[in-house]
Amino acid sequence: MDDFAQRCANEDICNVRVIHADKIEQARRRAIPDERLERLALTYRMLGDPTRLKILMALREVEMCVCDLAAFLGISESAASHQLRRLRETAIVKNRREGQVLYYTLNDAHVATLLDVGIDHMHEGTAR
Amino acid sequence: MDDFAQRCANEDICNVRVIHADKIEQARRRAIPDERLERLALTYRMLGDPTRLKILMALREVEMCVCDLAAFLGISESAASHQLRRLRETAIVKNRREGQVLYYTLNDAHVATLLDVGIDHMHEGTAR
DNA sequence: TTGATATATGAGTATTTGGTCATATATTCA
DNA sequence: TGAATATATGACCAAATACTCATATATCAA
Repeated sequence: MDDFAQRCANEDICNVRVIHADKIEQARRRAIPDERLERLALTYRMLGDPTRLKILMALREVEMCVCDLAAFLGISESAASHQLRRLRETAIVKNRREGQVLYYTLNDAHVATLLDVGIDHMHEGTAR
Repeated sequence: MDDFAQRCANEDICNVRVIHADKIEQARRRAIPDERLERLALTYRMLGDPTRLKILMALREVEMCVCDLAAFLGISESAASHQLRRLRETAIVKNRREGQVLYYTLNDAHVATLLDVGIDHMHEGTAR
C-alpha cells in the first residue's frame, strides 16, 4: 500500500479530492525518494540567501579566504564563517589550508553551472 | 567612493582585515548589482523547500491542478495554493484556467534546467 | 439567483534561520 | 613555551516562513 492509500485508510472518510488520478500516478512514478529530495532542496536553499549567494558569486571568480569574504560582503568574519560552514557541510564549497589561512572555492563544476543557469533565467526571464 | 571605502570612513578605526585586496577588487568588478542578486537568491530559495520542490518535480512531468498536487503531496489544498502563489509570483510556475480548474506548469525551460542541473549535482556529487 | 465546486487569501502560530557576541581551536612565530 | 593571527563554534535573539483555520472569490450548473 502506498503513501496515498495509507493516508486514506487512516481516515474514516477519505476526503481527498482527486480530479486526475492518472496524472498523480504519472508524477508518482518518476518521483524522487523523499530523502534525496530533501537533500536537493537543501542544495537550492544554500543558494537562496543573498549573503551566501554573494559569497558563491565571488568564489566563482576567484579563490578567497574568510576575512577577504567578510570585507567584500561587509559582514563580520564570524557571520561569514557560519555561512561558509553551512556551504561546506552541504558540499557547495571546499577549502584548502595554507598556514593559518583557509582558501575557499566552489566545490565542483555543478555549482558553477547552477549559478550560470540561474543568471540566465534572471536575464532572459519573463519575470517581473 | 565605493561601499567598502564608505564603511571604513564611517568608523574611527577601520578594523576590517584585508589580506588580498586584489582578490576583493577582482570579485567586486564582476559582482552583480544587489537588486538582481536579491532576485536571483529568491529564485533559488523557491526551489529550496521540499514541498515546493516536490511540486516542481511533479510539474516537470505533467501539468496538474491544485487538488491533484495537494493529494500527491499529502498536504491541504490551502497549503498547496499558498506555495503555488509564491511560485507564481516569482515566475517559477504559471497556470491556465479551464473552467473552475487551474492547471499549473513550469514557467519556462530555465526552471526545468535548474532542476536538471541540481539532480545531476546530487547524483554525481561528492556530497556526503 | 442559488448552491456547489475549485482555488485564493488573510490572520495567527510554531519552526527555521541569519546574525551578534563570547569563546574555543589551530597555526605561526618569537 | 607563550603571544598573535585566522578561523570555527555555541548560545542567544530577531526576522522570515510554512502551515492551519476561517473566509473570500470565481466559475459552473440548475
